[in-house]
Amino acid sequence: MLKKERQAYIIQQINIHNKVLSSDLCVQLDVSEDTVRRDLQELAEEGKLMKVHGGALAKSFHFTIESKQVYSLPEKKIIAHKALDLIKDGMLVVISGGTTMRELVNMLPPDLNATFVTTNVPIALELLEHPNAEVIFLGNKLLKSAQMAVGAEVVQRLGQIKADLCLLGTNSIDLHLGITDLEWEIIEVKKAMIACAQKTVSLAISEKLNSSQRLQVCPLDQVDVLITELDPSDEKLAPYAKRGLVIL
Amino acid sequence: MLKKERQAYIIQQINIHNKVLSSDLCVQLDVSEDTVRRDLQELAEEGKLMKVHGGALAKSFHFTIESKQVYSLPEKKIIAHKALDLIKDGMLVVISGGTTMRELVNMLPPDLNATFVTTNVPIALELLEHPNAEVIFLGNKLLKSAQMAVGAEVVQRLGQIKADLCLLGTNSIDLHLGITDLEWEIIEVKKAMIACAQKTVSLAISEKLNSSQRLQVCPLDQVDVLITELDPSDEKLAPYAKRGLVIL
DNA sequence: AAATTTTTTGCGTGATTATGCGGGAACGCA
DNA sequence: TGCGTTCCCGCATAATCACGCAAAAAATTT
Repeated sequence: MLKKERQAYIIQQINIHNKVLSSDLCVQLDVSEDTVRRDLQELAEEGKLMKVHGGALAKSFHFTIESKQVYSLPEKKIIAHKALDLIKDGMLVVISGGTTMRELVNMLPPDLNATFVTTNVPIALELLEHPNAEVIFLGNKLLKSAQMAVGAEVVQRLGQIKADLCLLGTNSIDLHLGITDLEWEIIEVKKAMIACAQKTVSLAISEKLNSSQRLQVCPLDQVDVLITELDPSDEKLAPYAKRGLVIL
Repeated sequence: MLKKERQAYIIQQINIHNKVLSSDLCVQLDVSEDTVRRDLQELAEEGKLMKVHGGALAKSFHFTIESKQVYSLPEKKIIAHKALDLIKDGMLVVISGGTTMRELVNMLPPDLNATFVTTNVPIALELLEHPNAEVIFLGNKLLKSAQMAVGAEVVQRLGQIKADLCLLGTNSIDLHLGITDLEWEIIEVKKAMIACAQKTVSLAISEKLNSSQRLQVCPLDQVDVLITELDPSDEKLAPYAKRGLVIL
């Protein structure tokens, strides 16, 4: 087997699997590890792949996301924009946290006249910038990790509210497990938010579809609307539509 | 599974869920906790995430408030620094708003173990950055101009609290009129804050000495400590000392 | 075709890296 | 305060890498 052939094979494998292991290659190609390593090194110098300890990765395997800017901001803008249509003058809207929500709040039309209820500190601050929105913060003990108020007090006061809309930033949504999250205290609050609203909207970037975490917030049938950055006709969303959710 | 793959997976999870637990990751990735911890440490050093006890958080999750140009910042730093000595481990501290308070919260020693009660949104957000402080936000309707919660609900709940210390950002303080302010709803809350604390501390830059506004928060004899950027022996402060206030 | 040069390859050795484990310190929660 | 978890440190192990060298293969020249 010629050197060029070997390297072509390696590239091919990279294209198929996005990665190769030196140990695999030296078996498949029946050459020593050194040879494989030398090949990988050459290909890396030619910029055709990215060499790492133990093998190589496709060059597209770049995950250098600048952490300063919000992850997937364009997607989140799309989602936020779709959600705007649901908010009408005079509504009482319960709103959770997350960067998608911040985008949404940012885009609220200045002449909108609605009341927002939240337990999330950054969202509250953002809402305060809006000229007309009335903001109600249900406070209590604040949870550091989520920058939001949690606890029985909050749940109880949510119970006294009759909201038109619940906008739920969603960490994980799954066909079988519904919406799930990580921390018990957050779950409690989100449950209460859903319970007090006539209509529940889940906002999630498509990456979060079909993923789950430890604790269930609510089953899928308690969610009325699902908003992602995808086109509503996208096949990834079909199973959710079949379960009766309105897809935007 | 290659190391880089693992790290990419971790980054992806962080971006999707805003947080990861070491314990979850080591199951999902089928490696030891040490390996996960080492990965997290590396990624943290590269600034791609923020490591915390038990896992990691997305870096963008921490919203530091845009630090606008603060008026008279050096003076406010001096004041804040003096006030630090009053806060001791285990205390329950009621704290109002304002840029001086923001400075104060910023300077809190990281190992301080105290509970803070506030109704002011930016202060709450700043307090959340502190590693040990417990933060209680008394929420209700938010007043846009002051970015704080106001109303009967807040006043009532303040009444249920027995605080050790009340730190009061002060707009105007005068020998005869005591502390005064502009808006009725703010007055209400400040009154309640003073009433619930054993000891009231007024923080004011010297500019605000001997000035007054329309509505009285409290007479001077309800204030225990006055902190300005001036030397305690400064003659401008002598009349206040004579009225029984402790000057710092 | 033989000789020579160049390239490629495999191997040995020692360095480097990655990972898991044990024990003690530190932390966080009740 | 105690208890369980998480963290940190050093070490052992194994995999991977890097370098030099010499044999083999291929290419080139004579």
